[in-house]
Amino acid sequence: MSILEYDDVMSLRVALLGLLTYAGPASGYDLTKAFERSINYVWQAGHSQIYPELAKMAADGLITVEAQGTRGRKTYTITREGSDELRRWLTEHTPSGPVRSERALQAFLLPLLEPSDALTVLRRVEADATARLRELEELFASARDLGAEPGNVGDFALDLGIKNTRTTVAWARAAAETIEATTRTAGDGGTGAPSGE
Amino acid sequence: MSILEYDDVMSLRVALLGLLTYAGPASGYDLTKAFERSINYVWQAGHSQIYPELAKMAADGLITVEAQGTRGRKTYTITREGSDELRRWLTEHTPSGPVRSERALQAFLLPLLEPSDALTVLRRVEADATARLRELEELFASARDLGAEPGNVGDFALDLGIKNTRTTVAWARAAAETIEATTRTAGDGGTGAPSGE
DNA sequence: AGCAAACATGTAGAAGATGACATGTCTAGC
DNA sequence: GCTAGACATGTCATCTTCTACATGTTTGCT
Repeated sequence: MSILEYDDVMSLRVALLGLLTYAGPASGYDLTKAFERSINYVWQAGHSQIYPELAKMAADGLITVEAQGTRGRKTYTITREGSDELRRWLTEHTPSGPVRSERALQAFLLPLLEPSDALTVLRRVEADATARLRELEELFASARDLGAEPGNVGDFALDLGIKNTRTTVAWARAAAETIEATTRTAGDGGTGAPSGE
Repeated sequence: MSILEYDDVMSLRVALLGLLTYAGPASGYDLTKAFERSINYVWQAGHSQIYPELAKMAADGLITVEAQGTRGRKTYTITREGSDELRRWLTEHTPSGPVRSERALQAFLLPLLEPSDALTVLRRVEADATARLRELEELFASARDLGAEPGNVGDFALDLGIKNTRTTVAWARAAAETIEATTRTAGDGGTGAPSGE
């Protein structure tokens, strides 16, 4: 009765509730580290955002401070209310949130460049995505090596990340081919507006 | 000198410079409409964000007010400096910006749900992505019908959007199969933490 | 003449995110 | 005994974005 409206964002809240569910009681410090290691591919937050949010969540009854350890350490535990909230978000919230992608913005504006410049950009995109793909596939392989079975937290996200990165590589190649074809036919092509006049 | 540092974000600036390059001189009102129609799939901004940004860009010399029309209309034109800035961003800036995706966050936390709930979520994801795919493919088809050749502003982004959406559909199907397989083998599976205790 | 709809531009306040600043504790090694 | 590094928590200023408020003009229809 109060927190039950999440037409608004609250993704950070959900991410923290998820980590607390998966990894058990943890401090703000632990959660910050966990963010860096795991959820970082999907959502980013620094400690300066996490600490205040934890305080608010505690005030809202979604988590409680179970223990105060040494060095001022506060160990948070998820409450029943917090679990319900997380479950509700996962099952009922349709992710509609703004899809803001610098990559896609660059893709959008690519035809404004001269073909040769556009090709340079696309080659860099392809190289970056290929490197990232290797990175993600290593993560995937090391998870399998440790004998973990698929279905752990992060596994589906990792799969999604790998598939999306492969798509980016394929896109960059196709776009480069299109531009090369255009150049061959038109001799010039491209609007070239922002290039040297 | 001075504006040449874009380690910071400035994606909105770039988007506006791109639209001014592509569509020629335009007012804040025009640009707001153009955002809704075209770039919206890639970056969102309302007039309350666009007007102040245009004022700052004019102050920075990236654009100028060419004409003051009726109804207080201001028509902005991109300057040489603005063109250079756009070109520099497109060719030199590596999109590293935060990749925050609610969809991926949901994917990340999916294993926390009971298998049956997870399957419900995945079916909804698949349905949403399929609908969106149809939408994008219609956009693509209508662009072709109008006799436009590939290589216009937005075309590469549209292709990227279509490919990414197809990937999402494929991912949702694969994830659902994984969960179904787990359920069959384990009888229970899933940590089910946030479900009814 | 009156009115609605589109044209057109702004401001204000709240929320989220980022990077820098600030402070202090405990442990392991020298 | 000292000191570096990990542990641990917080605040603050700034920026971006979002929703809502606020204002006024021109056109076209009735």
